[in-house]
Amino acid sequence: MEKRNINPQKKMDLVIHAARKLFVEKGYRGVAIPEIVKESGVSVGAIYLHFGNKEKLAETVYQKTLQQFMELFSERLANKKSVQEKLKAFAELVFEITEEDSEMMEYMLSVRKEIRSKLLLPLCSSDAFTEVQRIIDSGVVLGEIKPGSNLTAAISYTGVILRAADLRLQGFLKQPLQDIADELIENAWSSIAAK
Amino acid sequence: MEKRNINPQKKMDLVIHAARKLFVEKGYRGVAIPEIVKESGVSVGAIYLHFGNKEKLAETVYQKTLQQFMELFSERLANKKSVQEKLKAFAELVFEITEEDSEMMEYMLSVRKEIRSKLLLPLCSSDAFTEVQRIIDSGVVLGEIKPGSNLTAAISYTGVILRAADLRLQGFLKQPLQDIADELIENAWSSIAAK
DNA sequence: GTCTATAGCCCGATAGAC
DNA sequence: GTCTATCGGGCTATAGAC
Repeated sequence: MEKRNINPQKKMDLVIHAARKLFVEKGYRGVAIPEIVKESGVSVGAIYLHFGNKEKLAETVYQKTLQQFMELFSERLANKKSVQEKLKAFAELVFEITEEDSEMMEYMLSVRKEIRSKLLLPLCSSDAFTEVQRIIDSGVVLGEIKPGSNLTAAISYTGVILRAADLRLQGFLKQPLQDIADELIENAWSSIAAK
Repeated sequence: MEKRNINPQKKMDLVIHAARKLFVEKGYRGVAIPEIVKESGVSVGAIYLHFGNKEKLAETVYQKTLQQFMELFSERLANKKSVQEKLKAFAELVFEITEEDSEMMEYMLSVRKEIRSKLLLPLCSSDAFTEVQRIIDSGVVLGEIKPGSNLTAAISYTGVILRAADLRLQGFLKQPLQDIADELIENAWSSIAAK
């Protein structure tokens, strides 16, 4: 595959996408650069010129993915008013990504500290999850969510939603998440709602 | 370290324990046999004689860990009568292991399909988790748990509990899980209880 | 800027002494 | 049964032509 004449940024996007796909399948250390070359059609030299080394490529994959999630989440939050609606928007986004871009969700759930880099924070301290925490904090103030540890509430709500996504991706759930989304979102809300 | 004269079974337990510790830290592919040799004090030759190859060692680590969890869970279930009590026993066991043998819980949460073996099922389809499913099924029949998809209920309850364990292990929760256990268990139950 | 070819390293698995 | 030494293979990263 000859990619000499296409936009360099597009080429690196191909590399990032190919790398993420392979990282999900085999883990960071299970993926060799020559495989990324084959999957992306971009040569070894070009990859090293732009990313420096394998670890920095992995960091870029991580940053880009979380950024993408955060953008999608922000869009959906824009027209939501109640706390319950905002949390529902989070859940629905997670379910949609799981069904429509399973590679992205699987990456977000499975990325772990295989890389000893400070730039690679765990998913739970990413912007998207501190945003969920903020929404819940406001819900407690407004009396929509029962008082107690706000962190516990965030754990409970996201726990229900993310475990559903995880089990779906592992093939344990045969139906699309949309089929049981209402029930899951109700359960997640019941776990934290004020009486 | 010279281990010539100790019980061979004890030696292999040392290997399994060392391997699990290292797998948690660096992932299956990130761990080299010489590292396991150094950590366990057992030689390369002895490891290959007993386990055959690295992949079979990893399978043994996996099987032994799930078996250990299942034994602990069965013990705790013995004297529990109500559905709510049985599920609470599951939650408390998860929290205790997280605090007292974090390596074991981290392994259970992080082990993934890095190894292409059919023997290594995902955690969610292990005996321990089908047991939780059975408990919930009986709770629905008894009217203690709200009707609907029983699988959804199992996802919800275990989701809350396992996410708490996960965030604790990632260092996101500064306090021991026991400090917020009551609240978490109440939230998990609220998500599935009949009204 | 982009490519191919390869240096240098480390790993899994085995051979063979004890 | 257990050890150490080593082989063959595959990896990351770089050198150098275009």
